[in-house]
Formats: sequence, structure tokens, C-alpha cells
Amino acid sequence: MDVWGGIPASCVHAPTLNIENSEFALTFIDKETTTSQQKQEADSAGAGGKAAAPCKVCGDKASGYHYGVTSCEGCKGFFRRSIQKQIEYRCLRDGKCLVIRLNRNRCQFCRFKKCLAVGMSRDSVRYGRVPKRPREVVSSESMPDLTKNLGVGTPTPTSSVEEMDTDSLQLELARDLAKVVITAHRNNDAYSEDYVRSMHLKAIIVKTEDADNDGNGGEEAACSGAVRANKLTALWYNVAVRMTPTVQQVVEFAKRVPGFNVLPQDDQLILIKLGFFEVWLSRMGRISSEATILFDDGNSIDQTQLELMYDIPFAKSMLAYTARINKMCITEDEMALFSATLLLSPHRNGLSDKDKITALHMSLMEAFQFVVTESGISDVPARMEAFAVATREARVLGLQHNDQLTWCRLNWQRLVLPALFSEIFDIPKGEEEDPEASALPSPPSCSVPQQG
Amino acid sequence: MDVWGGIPASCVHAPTLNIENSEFALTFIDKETTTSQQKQEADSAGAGGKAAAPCKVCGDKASGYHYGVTSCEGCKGFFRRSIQKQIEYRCLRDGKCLVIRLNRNRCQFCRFKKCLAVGMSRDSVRYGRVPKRPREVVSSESMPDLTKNLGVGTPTPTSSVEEMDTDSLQLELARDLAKVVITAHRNNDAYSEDYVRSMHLKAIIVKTEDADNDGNGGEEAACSGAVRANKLTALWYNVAVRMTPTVQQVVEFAKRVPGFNVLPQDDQLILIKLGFFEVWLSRMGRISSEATILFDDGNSIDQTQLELMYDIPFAKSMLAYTARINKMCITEDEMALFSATLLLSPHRNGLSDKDKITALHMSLMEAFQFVVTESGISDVPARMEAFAVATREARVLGLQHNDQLTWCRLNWQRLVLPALFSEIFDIPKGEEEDPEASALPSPPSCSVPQQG
DNA sequence: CAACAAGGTCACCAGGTCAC
DNA sequence: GTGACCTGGTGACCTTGTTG
Ligand SMILES: [Zn+2]
Ligand SMILES: [Zn+2]
Ligand SMILES: [Zn+2]
Ligand SMILES: [Zn+2]
Repeated sequence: MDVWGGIPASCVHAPTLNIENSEFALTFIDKETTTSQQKQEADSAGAGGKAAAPCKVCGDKASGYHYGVTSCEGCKGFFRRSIQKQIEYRCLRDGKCLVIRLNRNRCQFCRFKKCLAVGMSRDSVRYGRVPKRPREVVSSESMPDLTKNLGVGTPTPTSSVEEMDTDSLQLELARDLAKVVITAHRNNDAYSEDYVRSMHLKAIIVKTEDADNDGNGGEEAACSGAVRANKLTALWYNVAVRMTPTVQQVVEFAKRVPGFNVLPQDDQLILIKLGFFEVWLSRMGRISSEATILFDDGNSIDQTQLELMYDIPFAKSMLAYTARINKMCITEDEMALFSATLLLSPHRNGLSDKDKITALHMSLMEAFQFVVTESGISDVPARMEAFAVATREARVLGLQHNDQLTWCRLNWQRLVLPALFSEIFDIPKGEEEDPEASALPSPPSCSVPQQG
Repeated sequence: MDVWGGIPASCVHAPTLNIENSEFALTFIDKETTTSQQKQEADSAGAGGKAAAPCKVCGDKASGYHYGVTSCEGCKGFFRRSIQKQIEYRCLRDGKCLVIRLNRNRCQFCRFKKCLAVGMSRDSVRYGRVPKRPREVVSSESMPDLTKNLGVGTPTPTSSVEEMDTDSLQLELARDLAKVVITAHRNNDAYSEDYVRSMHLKAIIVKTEDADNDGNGGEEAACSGAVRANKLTALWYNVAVRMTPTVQQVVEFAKRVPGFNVLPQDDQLILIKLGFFEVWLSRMGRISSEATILFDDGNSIDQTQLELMYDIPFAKSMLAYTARINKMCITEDEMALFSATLLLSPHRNGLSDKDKITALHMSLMEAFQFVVTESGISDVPARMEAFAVATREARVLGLQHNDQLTWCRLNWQRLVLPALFSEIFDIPKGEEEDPEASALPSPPSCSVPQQG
């Protein structure tokens, strides 16, 4: 067979082919249908078979649903070892290694980061037989106050996220959606743009007002158990008091994001509970520097204090993230859409109506892009990519944050925290019989990027 | 020793090839693998007594499966040290030293070369327990859905796949496509990333081996017709011999790009014939400088020689292009997608199914963008634009190259060129005479790792 | 029960070590 | 610089426990 001979005249000068020599020519473009056929039968199998599920972490063949994520045996084992032992991984490069099957073992740090990023968590385990409808385990128990806050209202002009046809229609919808989200943000944010601008410089000069007003003095005290506990109690109180109003704002904001309040109540709760910290920290980033986090009342908390409340890597990550946000000089319109996309994340564990949230998220991303485009910035894709990077970083922080609350959950009895704060972070409160508090998972604590 | 002028005079007219006198770095691959280690393939079966598995590099007793190859402790350690430090080896002889246990420490260059040739690579490591059941890899060559989607010609699949939205599905497809293309590239490229890195510096120090030592003295000699013809004959021979193995690799690569082999045969041939030079030159750019083009056997060709083979502007353009590519520090993953987009260019003349190729090209561009994004580079759009510029430059070169072959096509009778080379560049070739043609470098079907 | 996932197991290999 | 040897991480299987 003359593979070269079939070429159109325009391409061929002399269609002579020496079959003798060109044994490569024969293996060339020839058949090879044997292999492609055999793999088809192996893969497709029955109609609609779902044999080829890739690992969400590395893309290898997944062996099942491990720690809340479809993953392979390797990543499963790796994640298990990582959370069992207190392993501090470290990236030898910039912390952005690509994690694929071929090189997943080159950088443990980035592999673990990817595990967290795709949602792996000890809390996300699902035991027993797989449910018919996608459903997972989360502490979705009764939530009196928070539930009440969410209410039942449907006052927003929710544009149905059903069918979208034309590009222009899509653009129209994106613009409308953006407008609604921006308004919702403006009505539920303590900061005006001017306020942010005025505080921007102040953040640098504001003295760190120490929160330990318990009179124990020595800030570098050896942190004996008692002293440390007292300090922590005061710290958490001061932080919680200043954080709690934002919970209210974020809930109100979420309610006004079109489509949010038609979601199942449980899903709404999950989105708020798991998304709040990311949104809060992003808001903080607007006026915080890389040395401190500044609250809206002018008080700030510095790295030392954060390292006391959380662990050192996480504190550093928090500050790195706020510094990143700060550096981006995000406009309030962008912050509105960014917050919405953080909240309406379809990846949260336990969501029952993932499809709808995915659709919502897509619409929000379009609106986000619209806002960025309209802002007149030169390089829109770069800006969107910067937000994507920030989103990933925020997601990792959000996942880790849950584990950072162990001390609070263990010492809830000595803490004085606003009810809403305790609820949103699953911290035990009085009147609840909770002898199992000690059975909470121990802190995996892991590793955290340190780069700026 | 002068490689480029090293063709015996008797070869100029007579078709008898004496490859013994000429460097042929790639021949050793074939020689070794086919003769001494034929039964090596049986090790994967693992049936019964497999007592003495020989090292694929030196034949010593292997200690296991290291870097994707059954090898001994010595070669394992040698390869590890070679890729850890930036060691540049150099062969003191002709680059085809036999590597066996007794003399494996005689020439590091040839030992490392052999390691690479038998498939040693960081990407090929196999961790953990050896699978008892033959492993089913998702990626690699099994992508029925992807192929189907690409084959239909609609880059935006609308069919419902599980519970994925269109956007993430498209991203999923891009990722899968990228994975397949990258695997195809890795399996069909003489250079591993480690090899490129190790050769990178060497390119600078390699001396330009001049071609004119034919005794005519003055290098600026007026190049009388006969002299020039002899020089050109030798030059073309040496270049062609070193270029030809890449043809096979590019063909194999193309065949593994999803959707390629469902194209009409004629279109496949057109794409390869018109795209090969661009892909080849891009590959060369990885290890070439702006002064020379370096082949994988360590020999290089400089501007003067290029100007002899082609014309002066084209030679300059070639070197400018390789310099550009070199400067971009393209990763192997990027090279994979870049090569694919070069090959699957819908603009080639004579294509019958342009629509399908256009769709393929679009999908590849998405996968390309995905790879660049995932690489963690800061400015993705700028990077993509750089590749777009390179693509345009390559296209111009590809078009011009066809005209640069005039001398070859006119003087085909005095030339001795590999059949495949003549075919892909439409250089006339004598009828199937040559009983000696079988002495041609046997098809280097070499070097494909293919671990089990 | 059957299906399914966490955790354990231990055959494996990358990388380091240190007499040569 | 080499390679026999060691240590620690890896992942294909296996065991144990949970859930429908
Ligand atoms: Zn994995
Ligand atoms: Zn890394
Ligand atoms: Zn060996
Ligand atoms: Zn040598």
C-alpha cells in the first residue's frame, strides 16, 4: 500500500515509493486500528458506563471516593499519611507545581495543596454504600439563628438560570446580574470605597493594639498553659466580636445574590458556613497589609497574635493572602462579584443541588468577567487569572481554617463568643450536651505556602 | 574529525553507503536493543523464574525498575547523579561507545545517552508495589470520548456527561486532551526534559565543525561548481540522516493526537509533510543557540553551512527562529501542545476536511492554554501571544522551506538521502534499484520507553 | 447481606550515604 | 565518581467497619 501515493498532485512531485526501504512508511499512518479498538471495548463497556473516572488530584485512574473526593489509591494513601502524621511539607520551587500522575511525587507540598484544593478533608468522608442521589455527610444539623437569618424571602429579581441562547442575551444577563450583585454588596458592607482608601495607609501605621487585656503583661511570656489559654480567650473574643457583624452582612449579601435563596436551605447553610471565612478574609485584605489584619474599627491584629490563635503556617498564609488581595487593589465592584463567586462555590462538601449552584457560579463568573471588562483595565484575562489564583488560595485557606478551630472547639467552655460566631464555625455552645467534643478530629495542620 | 565533510567521495555518486565511517548516534539504539536483549520483554510477564534480569543499559544484573527501566544499581545511581547535578558529558571518541558492564565507566557521555535511549526518565518512575493485574491507564491512548468529540468536529460537546456543566466539561476535555498530547510527545521524543537541560549549556561550547576540509583551502573560495556540489552533497547527507529519525517520531506523535487518525489519509499526509519542518525546527530550538543548530548526537551545524544549503536570508531566519524558541525556554509540555498545533494547522493547502481540522485545532489551542495556565506562569496571555508569534514565524519558514529544496530536487541523482527524508520533502528518488539500500540506517524504531 | 471507603500492609523504588 | 546498602515514601491489595 502506498501511503504517500494518495497525495493530491499539488503536494507530490513524484509519487514513487520504495516499499522496500520504507518499512516505517508502512507503520506510518497505516491502520493501527487494533489498539484503538481494543481500548474502546475496554473503556466504554456498557452503554454509559462510567469506568474512566480520573483522580481529581492527579488525573490517574480513581479507585473510589476518598475523603470526599474522587481520587486514586496513591493520592488517597498520600492524603491519609499526611493527615495522620504531622508532616510539614515544603515546596522547593514557587508552590505552583503542576500535579499530574507523571510527577505527583516530585513535590509533596503541592500535591497536598492540590488535595486540599479539590476538597479532600477528613470531615468529608462518606461511609457505606453510595447513595442514589449525590449526598454527603456534613454536620447539617439544626441551625436556629443562622437559619432564621437566611429566612425564606424571595425578593430579588432573580433571573432564571435556565436557558441561555444568544451571546447578546448572555451579555445582557451578565450585566443585570452584575448590577444586582454590586448593589447587594454596597448595601451590606461597612466599607465604602472612600473608607477603604482612607484606611489603606493607616493600616501601615496603626499600632498593634494587643488584645490581651487580661493584665498578664509580658507579651513574650513563656506561654505557659494558663497564660496562653487566657491570652487565647481574649484574642478569640476580640476577634470574634469584630468578625461577627460581617457574618450578618455576608448572609444578607448572599440572600440578594440572584438564585441563592431558591436553593435548598441546607445548601444555603453549607455555602455560607464554608464560604464565610474566605469572603471575610478577602474583605479584610482590602485594608490589611502583609503585617497585620485591620478591622473596621481601627484595631488590628498582627502576625504574632494570629500565630497564637492559629498555627504559624496558617497565620502566614492568611497574611500572604490578605497581602495578595491588598496588592490587587480590588475595586468594590470586583469585590462584589468576587465574594459572590467565593460563596456560590459548587465544590463545597455536602451540597445536594450541585448542578444549580454550578450554573449559578457560571453566571456569576460571566458577570464577574463583564465587570472586569467594563472597568477599563487593559489586560482582562490576566486580571481574571489573578482572581482565579486568589480563589484557589482562598479555598485552601478555607479548608484549613476548619481545622484551625480545634482549640476553640475544645475550650468552648472558657470562651465567650457571639452565638452567630459559634454557629457559623461549629463551635459548641452551652445548653448542648456535647461530651463528644473531645472526639473531634485532631488538627492535621499540614503545610502552608509561605511565599508572598 | 569533521563530520559534515566526512562522507567518502565514493559515496557521492555511488549509492553505496558506508555508515561505519560516519557518526550515527542513533544506530546504537537499534543495535543494542535488537541483538542482545531481545528477551527482555518477557520480564513484564513475570512468569516463574526470572532470576537474572539484565540491566537494559549495561547488561549487569538489574536490581529493579529504576526510572522506568530495568537497570542495575550502578546505572541507577549514575543516572540519578546525572540528572541531579548539571553534568555535561562529552564523548572523547565518536559517540557510539558500546556500553557494557565491563566498560560502562569508560565514557559517561555514551552511558548517559544509553540511559536516555532505553527510556530512563524521571517521568517514568513507578512507585509502590508492582501491579498484579495489568494496569489500565486512563490517559495515554484511551480516550474514546475525546476522540469521538473531536471527530465529530464540534468543539463544544452538548451531550450530557454525568452531571457536568458545559464550562467545566470543556475544561475537563482540555485537560484530557493536553494529557494525551503530552504523553504522546514524551513517548516520541528523543529528548527528555533532563536531556534538554543537560544539553542546554553544551550548545554554547560545541565547536562548529567546519565542513570545508576537502583540501581546497580558502574557506572563502569561490565555491566552484564541483566543490560546492560535493560539499552540499555531504552536508545534505549528514543533515538528512540526523533529521530523518525525527520524521518517524513526529508521525508517531501525530498519530496519537486525538482525532488525527480519523482524518482522511490524504489530509494526514498533507499535515505531516507540510508541518514537519516547522515542528522539527521548533524541536531543534530547544537545544540550539542563535549561532548553530545542535543535533541530538552532539554535532551541530552553523550559519555558514546553513547558508550553503539554503540561501542566506533563509538561513538567518532559521537561526533567528531557533534562537527565539530557545529564548522562550519552552517546557516539554508546552512543546507537546505547540507541536500539535503546528501540525494540525487548518491552513495547509490541499486539505479536504478543513472544518474538522479547524475544530481539532481549536481544541488543541484550548488544551495549550490550559497547559500554559497550569504551568504557573504569571502572564498567561503574554505567553500565548509569544507562541502565536512563533507560530506565524514558523509558518513563514515552512512555506519558504519548500522553495529552499530546489537544489536537492535538481540534484537528486547525486544525493544520497534516506528514503523517508526524500519522501517527506518531495525529493525525487531513483526507482527501487539499490540492493545496498538495505544498508541504510535501519529504521530507528527506537527509544520509545513503553514501560509495562 | 452487598456495596463501599478508611486504614493497614508491605512489596517496591528514589535518594542519600560512604567505603572504595 | 562509583555502587552496595540503607531509609523513608509510595501505592496496589487487603482487612475492618459503616451504611443502605
Ligand atoms: Zn491521584
Ligand atoms: Zn511544589
Ligand atoms: Zn547497568
Ligand atoms: Zn563515548
